[in-house]
Amino acid sequence: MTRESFAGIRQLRPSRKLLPEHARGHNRSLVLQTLYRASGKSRADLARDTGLTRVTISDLIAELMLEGLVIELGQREGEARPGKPATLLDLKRDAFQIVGIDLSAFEIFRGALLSVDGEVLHSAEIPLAGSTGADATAKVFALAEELVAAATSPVLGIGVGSPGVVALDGTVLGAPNLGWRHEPLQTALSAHFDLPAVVANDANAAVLAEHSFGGSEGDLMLVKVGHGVGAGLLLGGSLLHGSRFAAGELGHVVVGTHGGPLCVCGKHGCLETWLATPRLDAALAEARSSGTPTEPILTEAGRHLGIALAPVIAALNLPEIVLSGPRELLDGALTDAAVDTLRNRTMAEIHGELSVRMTTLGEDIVVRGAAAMVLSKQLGVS
Amino acid sequence: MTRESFAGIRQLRPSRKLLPEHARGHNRSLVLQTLYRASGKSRADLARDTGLTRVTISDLIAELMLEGLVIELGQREGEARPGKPATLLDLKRDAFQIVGIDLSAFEIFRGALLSVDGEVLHSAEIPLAGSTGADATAKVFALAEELVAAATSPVLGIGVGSPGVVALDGTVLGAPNLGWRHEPLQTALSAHFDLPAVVANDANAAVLAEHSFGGSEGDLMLVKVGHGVGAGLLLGGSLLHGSRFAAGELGHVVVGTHGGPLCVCGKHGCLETWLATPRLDAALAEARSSGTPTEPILTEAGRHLGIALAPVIAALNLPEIVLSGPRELLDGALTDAAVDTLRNRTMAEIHGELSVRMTTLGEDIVVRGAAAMVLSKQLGVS
DNA sequence: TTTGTTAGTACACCTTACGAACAAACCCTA
DNA sequence: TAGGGTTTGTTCGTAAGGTGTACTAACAAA
Repeated sequence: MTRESFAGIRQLRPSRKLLPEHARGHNRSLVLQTLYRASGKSRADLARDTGLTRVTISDLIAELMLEGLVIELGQREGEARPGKPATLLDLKRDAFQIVGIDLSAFEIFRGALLSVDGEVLHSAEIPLAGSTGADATAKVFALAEELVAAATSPVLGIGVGSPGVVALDGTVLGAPNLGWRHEPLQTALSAHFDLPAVVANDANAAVLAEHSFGGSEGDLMLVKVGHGVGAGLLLGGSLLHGSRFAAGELGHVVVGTHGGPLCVCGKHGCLETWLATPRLDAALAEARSSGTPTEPILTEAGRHLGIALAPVIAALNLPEIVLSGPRELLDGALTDAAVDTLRNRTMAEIHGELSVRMTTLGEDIVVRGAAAMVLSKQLGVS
Repeated sequence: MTRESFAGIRQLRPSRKLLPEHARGHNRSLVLQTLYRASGKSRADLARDTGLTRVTISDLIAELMLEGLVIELGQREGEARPGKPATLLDLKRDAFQIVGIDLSAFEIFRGALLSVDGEVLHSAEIPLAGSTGADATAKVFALAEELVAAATSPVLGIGVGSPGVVALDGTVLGAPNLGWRHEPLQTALSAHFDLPAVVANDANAAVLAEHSFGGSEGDLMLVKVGHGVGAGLLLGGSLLHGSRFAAGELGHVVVGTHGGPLCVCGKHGCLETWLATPRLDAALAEARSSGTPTEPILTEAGRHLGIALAPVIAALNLPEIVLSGPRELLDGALTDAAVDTLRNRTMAEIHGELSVRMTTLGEDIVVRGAAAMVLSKQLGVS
């Protein structure tokens, strides 16, 4: 159990010099962010919101208008106030569109063209048909090609949520289902389309979507249940990657002490054996055919989820858990049992303020998260 | 389970304006940090290490020398090299001393005067004698007074590691054993001594000590076993506080599904019931008096620790766990069982690179962590 | 018409970091 | 011993970023 035993990539120490131009970029993003969240603000409003002076705001806005990112909407109307009427501003929200791609669905790659606000403008998908390795990569490029071609405005960038372990530079270090090992997807996409690209883990993309478009605060865990089980963690507003970029890989944690079903990984009682959709569907089908009630199966699954999450929630003091996956499986007895289990296994100070719920973003959560990654990288907006 | 159900303090959104002077402060800390880790560097060396120019480094060094924080050691000798000989620099390590205080021990407050390098120069302690509330606060002040008086150089600040939940501003929101509720210790200490003060949770202080003085990297969990069980989490080099500053409160997570011993909190099978030292000591004493072997008790404790930690380690992709507490209890069968359990309950990709060990800092870990907090706050050094 | 308020801009100034150029101090070589 | 090369650290001037002050523009209320 030494740390040299794994030939992974070491994260770089981020502490570097800070120049005035970095401050400028930060303040620029601050202005964009403020406008992104609430349009129809004046320069003076922005000054009050950001703490920068009106002069600086004017300077930044002039720069952003020159780049075509911000437009003037005209003068504020309605309320009669003394003083010079304010000139309202907004992001030019149709200046760009974003390509978002989800590689985490079963046997299909899904993609969408999205607005800057994260609305899906156009969807596309391509069946995987068992492709792995270079074939799978080719399908990603084909899907991206179609979506880039469908854009009616310049494309701000291409975001991808991929299963497996993804490094900070967008290299898929390992994705067994797709047969990828050390696949430099982000670099390749960026070079091929001559566009900015971001590749990240699917659950990480999903948690960003929930934060950006689902109204969640900055401390949040998103548990994604599908063919496997994974999670994305947002702590203090920023993604947790983990020392080897494998944070959130909860599927193969053993739950309970009774043994449990055999998992593909060779262990017994992994969280996936209780929660992954193929297992759950099979158990439910069998119950239905034999006439036994189905609810205990969902309750048991939820209970195991709760057992696995309790130490994580306590250790991180997490206020919010969001579930993503088939609503008919997750939303109901399963969630109820998870909540109940969490209540029984954590202090009141922890579970008292805990919110556990389904995502409201549905199946688009990963493509929208991919778009959020592009927004964050290109504009500093989230 | 709504988030409004707890009348806690809400963390502020950190996104604020960034001014050139903030950049200056960052670069200043960068220089201090570089010198702190390796003395005997020249201005040109620092320029190479930080990426700043020699001009900027000279400017920053001049400022730091004016403040008495940095001194010139004279010219580099030894190796014969071409060029003008370098003037070596160092932190003036005896310019300041630091007061560190540990409120987490049983029935005693421990404190120390420390050097900038984190060495204990002088120790002091004061028995708690059952004091709580204002009496306990007074004992903290008395201990601080003694240590400040013992200083032979100006005191850089006072650091305190306190049990319980501590807000970012150093207010102890709740510490049952000391009878504190919303105790503004940091503000009070700072005002009374006219010195900078930092108050944080004891386990958080400990994890910072392990990082600063124990040689750990920036991803680390420190589990502190004493009268209770708590943890400090360092993720990506920065402390995790949690949405209500209760991160690391692992003691009252239920472990196992068999019920287990009754805990003071009313639940059965909390981690503390397996691991806290009073329980362990009692169980061991009983085993010894009845002639039964003691090792199974330690093994069982370690197993429960492993069960509780497995989901956390997997979710965070943590590479390192450090244990702090009585070595005779933790170091041996207990740790071995924990490691074994973790190996059986997580993927090889997770536990393969995991290191689990005792701290090397012993009983001084919290006071040294408190000193590290002062260093970090006042000099930006860690 | 006067007064007071708000929005946005012009201008001078401060801070910060940089690049160019240079002197000092050392090595090595002819 | 003289000179070329190298490294260190400083001086000088410049560019970028942000602020404070003072100004104009535009409005409401009296």
